[in-house]
Amino acid sequence: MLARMERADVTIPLIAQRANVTPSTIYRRWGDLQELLADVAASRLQPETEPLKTGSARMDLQAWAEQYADEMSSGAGRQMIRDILAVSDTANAEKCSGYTQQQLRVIVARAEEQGEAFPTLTELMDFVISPIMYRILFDQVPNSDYIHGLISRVMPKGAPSPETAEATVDVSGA
Amino acid sequence: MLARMERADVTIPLIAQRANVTPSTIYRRWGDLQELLADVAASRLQPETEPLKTGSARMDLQAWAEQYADEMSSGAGRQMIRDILAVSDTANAEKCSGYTQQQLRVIVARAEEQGEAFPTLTELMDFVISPIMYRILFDQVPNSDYIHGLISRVMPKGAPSPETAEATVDVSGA
DNA sequence: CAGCTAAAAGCAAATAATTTGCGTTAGCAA
DNA sequence: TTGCTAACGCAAATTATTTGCTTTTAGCTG
Repeated sequence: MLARMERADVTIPLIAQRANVTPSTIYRRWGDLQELLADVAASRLQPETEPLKTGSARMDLQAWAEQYADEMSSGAGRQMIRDILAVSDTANAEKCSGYTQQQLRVIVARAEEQGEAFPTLTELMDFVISPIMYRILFDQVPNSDYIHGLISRVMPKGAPSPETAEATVDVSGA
Repeated sequence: MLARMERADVTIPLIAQRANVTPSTIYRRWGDLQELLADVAASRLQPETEPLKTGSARMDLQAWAEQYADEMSSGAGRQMIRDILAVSDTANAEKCSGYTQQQLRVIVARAEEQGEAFPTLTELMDFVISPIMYRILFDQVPNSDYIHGLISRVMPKGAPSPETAEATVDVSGA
């Protein structure tokens, strides 16, 4: 697998050999290594499953965002993002953002179905996804507490927090 | 100037020629073109002046953020960001984020001096800079209204908005 | 200042990647 | 079947990259 190789050692002639084609075939289709890697990365970032259902939309969001941050801040994840951003064609970057929105829309829809107060898709992109991605790209990788803080802050006032709900259960259970 | 060339036409042998050195000198210092371009981009992103003083810290922020977004979303700006993110070494990306924080700290300090209620540096990075950068990288470029909205949202409750201040002036002037 | 040393640069040959022209093939429509 | 087109293979030409060795340079030391 190409994935386990050092990135500097991946070359078009090498890829051509593994694919049993001539290098010129690849050069003609993609132009250069970066465009090929960008396409590969974008296809690998396509989500295969819907966000897990945990109980409340808020908890779905918390779990999903943590997994998102983990995947994106791993060595392989960061590399894929860089590959996508490295080329001047923005199609793959937009595709990548589209995948994220698609996932979040599912969670937003669940909240709506259940009448749960919830942020809009735009708010989630701006105040949860964007800070996570910025930190991954320019700063230190975000941890679980940080993500929790982002979500707390973007939740509409008066929306029940997981802690509140838990406390309620505790009281009724006692 | 290399800046006016098509990016695909910039090569190390070419740069070497303009610099009157041998290509091997550049290869030995930087390894490859991407690392060189990343270093160049980072040095060009270093701000030369402090944020403009307009009257209130909030207006300083608004003006500065708009200029930041303009510069970063221009063709040259996006290219520099991509160059910085393309290499696996994160030093330049962190430097770039550091420049931004340094500029914002100046504005935050002004607010504090004047007792103006103001967001923290972290809040500005998370809820103003990050969304702007995410949109530049993955989405459509942010416009002035969008930035204004981000700033309105991050301002502490009760902080006077520019509109309020203006209205006050109008009333007293009438 | 002369001489020493280490780091950086030049030079050129060897290797590797990229581009390109041309011939071949595969799929498809008339 | 024939003709068309798009994609591919092949190989030569070009260009970029790596490397060993030599030369220069800058900073010191005696």
